[in-house]
Amino acid sequence: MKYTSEYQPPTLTVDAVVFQIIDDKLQVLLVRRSQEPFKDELAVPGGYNPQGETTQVALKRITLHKAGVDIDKDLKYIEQLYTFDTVARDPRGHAVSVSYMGCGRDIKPSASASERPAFVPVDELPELPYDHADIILYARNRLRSKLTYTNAVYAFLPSKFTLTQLQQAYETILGKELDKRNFRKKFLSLGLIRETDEMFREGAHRPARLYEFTSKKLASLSRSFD
Amino acid sequence: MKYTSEYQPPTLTVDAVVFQIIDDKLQVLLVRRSQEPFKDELAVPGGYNPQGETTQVALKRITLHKAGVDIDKDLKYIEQLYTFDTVARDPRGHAVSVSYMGCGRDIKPSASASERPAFVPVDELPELPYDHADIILYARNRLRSKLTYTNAVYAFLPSKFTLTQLQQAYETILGKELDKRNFRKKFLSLGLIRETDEMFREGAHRPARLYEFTSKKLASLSRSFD
DNA sequence: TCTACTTAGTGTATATTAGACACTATAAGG
DNA sequence: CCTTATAGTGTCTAATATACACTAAGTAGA
Repeated sequence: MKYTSEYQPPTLTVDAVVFQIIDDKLQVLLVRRSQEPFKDELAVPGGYNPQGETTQVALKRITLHKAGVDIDKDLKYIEQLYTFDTVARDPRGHAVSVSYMGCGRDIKPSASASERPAFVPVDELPELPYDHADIILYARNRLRSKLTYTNAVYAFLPSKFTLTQLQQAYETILGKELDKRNFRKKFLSLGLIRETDEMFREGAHRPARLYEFTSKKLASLSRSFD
Repeated sequence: MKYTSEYQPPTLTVDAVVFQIIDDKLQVLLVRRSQEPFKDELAVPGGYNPQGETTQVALKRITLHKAGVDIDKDLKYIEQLYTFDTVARDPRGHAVSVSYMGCGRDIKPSASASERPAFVPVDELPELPYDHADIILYARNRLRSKLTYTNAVYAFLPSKFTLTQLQQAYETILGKELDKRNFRKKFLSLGLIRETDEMFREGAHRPARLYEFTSKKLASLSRSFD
């Protein structure tokens, strides 16, 4: 295969799986497609990546334009997930999808979006076109494991938060309940967060202390094989 | 961005980081490039991925043709690593590289390869073109962490092996020495391997029992956050 | 003002896992 | 049979994980 005029690359697309927690549910950003194929169906926001544009730049352009979400402002964590490229995944022909996962909080897609964005609970997804269900599943699994060995939860929380909020974020994403005392003991021992002198008051009960992350850089906290 | 004739995708390439252990060193497959750019320099095998061919198929074609390594026969483990796409990585223009990592044992590149393949210890790499040094580093890190939470070592071992060989594979890849008793205790407790009734005899000393993996499917063995 | 309600916050005992550490067993070869 | 080389094994201690239930501190309403 030479790099000559005969060489024709496949279509390159990018797709964004954007998570946030709403109503104690992990929800994913979907758009209603404005064009064929799958016009008017819900799908993960994505689009074409042309020559000269990196996938990150294309992703920012596409999520902003189609879904009204600004990656740099709205997301607190983003990572490349996987490149999906089974020839059959697109009915129009061979299209390679470089997919990303992003996480944030209080994301409100702007009204100027071209494809009517909405957040949908990951456990209540409709049928999705292409291999978007696979991509979301892949992202969920990645997210789950990220929480277990990094401090990536920070992306889902406000800058100051209570330990209960922290625990609820874990429970929502991992999909199981955790013991309050053990969770606190362990998380505090990691040294990733520190208490502030502020309290969170809400409702007719004792107020909760607010904590903050010592760093918002992704940090590893795993115990390894050896 | 519409899907019309104006749309021009970037060049798509695939690259393969192939590891094996030789002489107790982790070594990586390199080829001497037959064409510009970087003609005659050592590089990771890679090439163009045309329309209609999945990256896996392109990878197989390219490693076989250029490096004389058959992915299906020579490698016991392969996974997609990452898609590198900084615009500046290729001097000819925007090229996206979907990179893969593969591992095997006793890989002997066939003489019919077009680009004179050779295995080079990862700690003795020459200057490499493109971002190939980054790609190899990324692959090494991924491999290291894979060993800590999966049974991926099997790719580096013969089907029957001694515990000493198993430990040496770990030591080589992790780059540190492990305690013999603790290593054996822990690995045996995972239930991933079983003893055979065969012994490995070599040299003037006590023979070693041979073990085999109970499964060669990739299995997880991590302890999680919760 | 006191009572009920709701969430915050805390400690201990047990089980499991990790890590440090040194000697005996078994073969070949001279 | 003695030397040499690698195989193979167990115990003690430290660290971590897990199970588990009560008190503290605020609000709201009687």
